[in-house]
Formats: sequence, C-alpha cells, structure tokens
Amino acid sequence: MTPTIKDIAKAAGVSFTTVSRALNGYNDVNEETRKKIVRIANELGYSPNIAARSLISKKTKTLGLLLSGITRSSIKDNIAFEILCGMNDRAGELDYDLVLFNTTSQKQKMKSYKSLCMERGVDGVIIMGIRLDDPYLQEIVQSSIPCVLIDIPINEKNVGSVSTDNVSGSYTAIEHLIRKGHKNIGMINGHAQAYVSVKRLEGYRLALEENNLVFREEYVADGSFAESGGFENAIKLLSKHPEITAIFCASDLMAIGAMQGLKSMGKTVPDDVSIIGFDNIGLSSYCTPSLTTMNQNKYDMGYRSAQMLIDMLEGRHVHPHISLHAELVERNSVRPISN
Amino acid sequence: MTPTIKDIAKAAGVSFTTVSRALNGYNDVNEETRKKIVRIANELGYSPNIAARSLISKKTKTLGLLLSGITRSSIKDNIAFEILCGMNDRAGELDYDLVLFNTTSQKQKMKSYKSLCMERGVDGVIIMGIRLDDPYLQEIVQSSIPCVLIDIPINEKNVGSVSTDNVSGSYTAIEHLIRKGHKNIGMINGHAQAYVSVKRLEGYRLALEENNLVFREEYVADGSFAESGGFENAIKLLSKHPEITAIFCASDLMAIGAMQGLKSMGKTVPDDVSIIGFDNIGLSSYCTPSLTTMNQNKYDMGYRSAQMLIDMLEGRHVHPHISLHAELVERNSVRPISN
DNA sequence: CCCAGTATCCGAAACGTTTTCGGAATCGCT
DNA sequence: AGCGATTCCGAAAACGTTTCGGATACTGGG
Repeated sequence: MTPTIKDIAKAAGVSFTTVSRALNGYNDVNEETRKKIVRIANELGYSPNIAARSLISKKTKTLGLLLSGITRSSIKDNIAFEILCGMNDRAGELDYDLVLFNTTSQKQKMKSYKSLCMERGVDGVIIMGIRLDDPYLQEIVQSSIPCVLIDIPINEKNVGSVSTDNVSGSYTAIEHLIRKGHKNIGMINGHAQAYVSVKRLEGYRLALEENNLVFREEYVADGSFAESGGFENAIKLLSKHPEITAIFCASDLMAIGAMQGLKSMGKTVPDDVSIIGFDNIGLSSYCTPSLTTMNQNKYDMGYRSAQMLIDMLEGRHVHPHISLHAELVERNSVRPISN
Repeated sequence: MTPTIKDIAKAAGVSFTTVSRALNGYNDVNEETRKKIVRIANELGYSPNIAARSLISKKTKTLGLLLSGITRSSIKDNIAFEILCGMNDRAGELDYDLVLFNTTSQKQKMKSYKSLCMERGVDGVIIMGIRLDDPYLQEIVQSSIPCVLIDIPINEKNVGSVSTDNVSGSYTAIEHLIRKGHKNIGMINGHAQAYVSVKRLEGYRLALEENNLVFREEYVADGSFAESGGFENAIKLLSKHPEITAIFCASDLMAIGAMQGLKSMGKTVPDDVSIIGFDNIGLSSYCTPSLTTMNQNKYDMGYRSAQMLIDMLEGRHVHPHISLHAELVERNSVRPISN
C-alpha cells in the first residue's frame, strides 16, 4: 500500500497533524522535526493523496478541456493539437494538469457540460471548437465555473476569451490581393455559426469597401471549414462568376480543397486564379503551389488561454479578451495581375 | 454551493445512506423512494463529488498520458495527436477521462513519473514517445502502476504494449522497391534508442537478404526522425554512394526532408531516386511528388491502447502485446527502374 | 517565583462519499 | 399465533488530508 501521512507520523513519533504541517511548510514546527519528517517521507516514497486533499480544499489543480472538434476529421488541420500543446506547456509550468473531456461520445448527450465539470472537479475549463448555436454554450457560460473560450468573445463574469484578430487578419489578406491588382475577389467562408466566420467576413467586406470595390453577396459561399467544401465552392464560384481572379478562404484546408477544385476544372493556381488562406497549417507550405495565407499563432493561443484561466482561478486581475495578431505569409498561390 | 448527498436526503426525508444506494442502483431500496430520490437529485442539479468517491473507492476513472514528445517540434507530424484522438475516443466510450502529464517542464526533472502518477491518482498510464534509454522507463515499468507502452514491448507484470508490426512493415516497403527493380537501397533510420528503429532496420535487412541482396552498413544513416535529418542524410548518402537508386526512410517527415535534400543537389524524385516513407502522415499525400509510404494506423493504436489499459484495470484478461499491420500505400515517389 | 509570551505540538472535526452491519417492518406459511 | 425469510432503511466507520482551537513546555522579565 502506498504510505500515508499517518505512516510517516508513526515512523517519526509525532502526530499526523504535525506531519501535514511540516510537509506544507507551516512555521510552527521545529526545524529538527521537519527535517526528520521530510527525510522519512522521502524514504517511504510518500506522495500526497490528491483526492483527500481536494476533498477539503475544493481545488483540484486541474483544468478541463472541452474540445468539440477533436475527432478524426480534425486530424489533417491539427490546429487543435497546436493549441493544446501551448495550453499543456503553460499549464504544466504553473503546476496544473489538463484533463480532456470528449464531448463526442454519447454520454455527453445526456450530461450537461456543467455537471461534467463539477463531477470531474476541475477548477476551470477551456472550450474550443464549439458552435455559437450549441445549446451548451449558454449553459456553461452562465454557470459559475470559470472558463475561457477560444475564438468566442463573450462578456460574462468569469469567462474570458482568446482569439486572433480575425477582421484585421482577413482585411490584410484582402488588401494583399487588391495590392496585387485583383478586383473580383471571392470568398469561401466557414459557416454562420462560427464567430470567426462572421468576423472574417466583416474584414473581407471592410477591405473591399475601403478600396472602393463593391461587396457582392454572390461572391461568398460557405464551405463549412471542410476540404470538400472548398473544392465544391471553388468550382461553383468560378462557374457562375468566371470574372473572379482571386479567392480568399477562411481556412487553409478549404483553400487546399479549392485549389484541387480549380485544378479539376482545368484552371491553374495562381496563373488563372489566386488563392489565399487563413491559419497557416503545416500542410500549406508543402502543397503545390504552396499556399499564401494568414498565420494564426495557434501555440500562443493555447499558451495564453491557459495563462488567463489560471490567472482567473488564482484571483489575479485579467483582461478578459485577448486578441492575437495575424500576419501575412507570402508563398506561391497568389500572383499579381495587370489590368 | 453545489448540493451533496445529504441535501438530497434532507429533501427526500431519508438517510443519506439510502440516497447513496438509490443513486448507485442497489436493489435494496424501494422503487418508489428511488424515483423520488432521483427526481430530487435532478431538481437540485446534483452531481457526485468525485474526490470523495475516489477517496474511498481508490479508483479515479482517469488514465494518465505521458507523452515525452509533445512539443512544438512534434506538430508537423501529428502522429501523437492521431493516437491521442483514438485514445480519447475509446476512453470516453468506456467512461474514463484522460489527463495529460507534460514531462517537458522542469518540474518533472525533480519528480519521478511514478510519484507523479500516484499523486494524480490515475488508475493507469499510457506512455508514448519515450526513448529506450530514458531512466524513467525502468522506474515506471517496475512500479505497480498498470501501464501500456506505445511502440515498446516489455515483458513485465502489469505492462502491455501496442505498436505496428515494424519488421513486417519495413520488409514490405523494401520488397516493394525490389519488385520495382531497385537493388541499391539506402535507409535513413531514426535513432538507436527507438525500438521502432531497431525493428525497421531488422525488416530492411531481412528483406535484402531474402532477396539475395547484400546488406551494407554504410547504406544506412540515422536521421533522428527529423526533417533536417532526412535532408542531410539523403545528401550524404547519395554523395558517397551515387549508385543508390532508392531510399527507405523510417518516417515520412524524414522522407520529405530527404526529397528536399535530393532536390537541393539537383536530383529529382522519383526519376533519379525513389523514396519510400513510413507512417503515412497527413503531409505525405500533399507534397510533391506525393509520398509512397507504409501506413500506420495511428488512430487505432490509440484506441487499442486505451482499450487494453482499461481491460487491465478492470481485471479482464488481455494479450499484452498488440501488433498492428502496416500496409503499403502507393503514390508517386517511387518508380520502377529497368536494369 | 510568577506571569506573559513564544515555540512547538496535538486532538478533533470536517470534507462527501461508499460500504458493512444490523434493526425494524412486512410477508408467507404452518 | 408463531416463526423464518425478505425487504427496506439507518448508524457508523472508513478513506487521507487540512485546519481550528487549544495544550504543553520553555523563555525571559519583573
């Protein structure tokens, strides 16, 4: 059996109360006895029972991670993984552990996020990949559990958010295309239930209008962030509107799909039509042509979100909404056109 | 405050013992009272305190995940992520949660894996990405904590393993090259402290010898699973041994590096030299030329490892070593040669 | 020599469950 | 009516820790 505080007490000839205090660095225990206790604890290979501890302290030093999008389909664009790496690193540095809640299994259909968190006893939770219309979003946000949302800014007590500046990001993407001489610019967006999509659309529209180009409803299509969505919508867009010379895709995966779609209809990128993506996933520098895109600092998003949540938990003041800058990375899927 | 079993008892007019039994499905409680109790529990939004429960039951229903390789560098080849997805799915189905231990932070330098696991109170642990010479490998394996290792078969009580059949995998890779007419086949391996590397080398050698080709020490180099390692060693190999017409790389990432290396020295793949990889990562179908490789069923590795660990924990009999089949996926990085 | 103050320690309660043991009530049967 | 079996429920212990409120012994000043 693994040794407890009582075993140490017995071996040291003191009460187990004293052992507890000695190990926790209280000052009302003699330096001699403390050393003795610590020595014995090491000899016995003692490590505190976290269940007992958190039963009384009400803290578990664990962060919950709710990722709705962690499924086989999210493997190609491993954005979730990069974010997770950042989160894991920061949490580890601050001595917290991460527990994964998988919301895909059917058990979650029955159980609310909130009771899931309470049961697991996590101190706080980070949520990513959730849709705006997810019924649980409201629930979790209004519960008293501290949480930070990736990519959904919500003003509520105990909830923070981190995302990239999507409107400025897509603004610079479009501006880049315009500088290269493009005038008829299509967009393949995600879907209306993603906050990033509405923001990226906003930036697209803004950039157009500020450059005296007209925004056309029919130039934008929803590809639901899927490679196949990019494929199909690129074809649709260019069939209906052959005057389009450039497409801005709200994700790299859709951009890659779009490139394939264009290829399938005999058009070449970037000679016939330019493509610019968003995310800068690993694939984008390896596909042909390599993809010009807006880089999102995914690792940092994770890192900062863990930091923010822990700050909230430990009572430090936080600015509840962090917005990271997205910068252009130029590759070979955009070419200038003369007009 | 979140309601406890006692609050329910008070509201239902029974003892809290009865509440506990009612909620846990014991048969010695009247069906009427049970319904009443369940109703009240729902009304109050009760969910059991897991710390208290696991304090007495000694089980936490959580699996620890020790991944030594989860760092920024492992983002490109997101093998770890795919495995994690499979693990997470199966664990979720069986009502276990996953907690991530990050062994990169310095706190682990002080603390042994074993005490880390004990402290966290995980029931068992899955370990991946660990090197054979990691001093903690022995420690964890000899501790009484049930664990399953990814890619390291060890015969010890309470430890299982899952990996792909690496010798057969690399055997078929080499055989494929031989069938295509290649005779001088180089290999870029990982490093000696990876079990998979010794096995893949074994398969390479075996395939050569069984086809009456001689195994040459100087035809194999270690690229330590890095893209840069593939780049440099491909150049080295072909500079010293220009007769080589095909290279087998022990990972796709190295294969991609090798392709770039060859390109940098003016050789083209597959016309001048054929490349075959191992892993079938997401990138490999998008690079140019697309990579012929041996597919590892990464998702399944995770899925099966979670399954095995939970089987062990729940006292079911398991076959301690699972070996998954690797199949060839043909793309465009190898071409037949006539001789 | 006494008293206040300090250093060091201990006992007991508390956290929210599960589980064991036993008691009371009810039932069926003779 | 008597008796064993069955059904339902409660009291209490246990899990390993933290923390509160003292208790003891020693110190030095008066």
